[in-house]
Amino acid sequence: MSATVVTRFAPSPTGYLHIGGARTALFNWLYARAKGGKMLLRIEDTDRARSTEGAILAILDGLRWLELDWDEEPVYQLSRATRHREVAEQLLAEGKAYRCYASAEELAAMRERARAEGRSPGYDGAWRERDESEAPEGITPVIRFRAPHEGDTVIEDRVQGRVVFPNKNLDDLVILRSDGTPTYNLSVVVDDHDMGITHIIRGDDHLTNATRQTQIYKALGWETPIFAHVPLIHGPDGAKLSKRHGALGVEAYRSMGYLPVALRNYLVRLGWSHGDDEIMSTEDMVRWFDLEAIGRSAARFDFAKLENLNGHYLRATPDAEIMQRLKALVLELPNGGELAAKIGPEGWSKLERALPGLKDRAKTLVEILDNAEYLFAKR
RNA sequence: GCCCCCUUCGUCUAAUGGUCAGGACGUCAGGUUUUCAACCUGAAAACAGGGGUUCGAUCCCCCUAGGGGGCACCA
Repeated sequence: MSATVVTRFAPSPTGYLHIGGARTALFNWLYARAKGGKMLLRIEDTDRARSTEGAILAILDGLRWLELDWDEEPVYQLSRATRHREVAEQLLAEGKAYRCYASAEELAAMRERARAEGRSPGYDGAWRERDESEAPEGITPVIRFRAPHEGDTVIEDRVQGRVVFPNKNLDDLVILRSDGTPTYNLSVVVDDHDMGITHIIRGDDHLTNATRQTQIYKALGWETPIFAHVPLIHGPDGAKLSKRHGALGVEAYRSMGYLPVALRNYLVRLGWSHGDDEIMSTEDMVRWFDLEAIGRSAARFDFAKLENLNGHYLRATPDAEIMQRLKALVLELPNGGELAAKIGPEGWSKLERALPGLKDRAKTLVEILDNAEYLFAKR
């Protein structure tokens, strides 16, 4: 029996769907589709303070615009907190986790000391063996995972290859906070396991998390999924993508007049390639995509290439679809209402007639609109 | 500071223990076009540096440099 591939895209709703997240979603989607599997969606909303309803909507909206569909209902991580706590209690009962009564001040001092001694600024494991009868008054304990301190944790990553982490560099992480809520690394492991995820494809900023998660999987006696940590996207200057580069939400790209096909084609070629193929249909991508061909170095975001691709797809897209997209786009432009009024039904039909010529000249939908300005001019 | 990852034209990348190191975007020069765009043709443009291994290294190993990621009761 061949195991069905189940991937997942698991954004935290603390902002829009940014371009890196979009690529991660695309890779998960492609892999699932390529293997005839499923892609699930999980909203990691356990950070109550930063998660917003608006962000959830923006992310779902962004995925829909990119035409990346998911299977089944999205899972909201927050709703699974009880289950997460149960697993933490189970680990505690089995001696694979322990209560830690260290205060915030103690932890700060500990970090200070570790840094001074040139070690990783992690928890020193003081409560690992200490008896709870020594617990100080007035401290509600957290539950820490009893991580192995000897040997190595090895990740057999489909993109990064074999990555070895010495266990001595990994401390006993908190899995359940003093308020009884689970932390990220526990929730992720429990959810990925319960959701039957077979392949975890995500940004390589999670590579070290993969080691802690692997340790938790082992402690629980669960099979670890296959990991694939893809490099992050950088800005044109090689620095981490930030707002002044392209770390905009996908809706910003929509507003700039890019087509979803073009963005998908651009994104898939960032870090992944198939010989000399540059322009490829979604069917081609699904047919050709595979994890091993993903490169290991970060790629810089290049608007010029995106524009070129967009121009290509603009020319290849039927006029009717372009018209539809233009009409939708107008409404979300800064001066949208004004412009829509100015164009009017008459303007739209003029534009439609002029479209074949306009399409060839433009790189984006916005440019088509700009170049069509003369059609709407009041005499 | 400690741990992990990365390094081929400006950018995205391909390939190979022996190649003129290939393609795409961008750039430049022509062609076509009333103009612009599109399109066509051509050009410049890369193996980070240093040691090895080898008859021979861009490719294998080590070191250095540079870049990135991680080291929370964030995800």
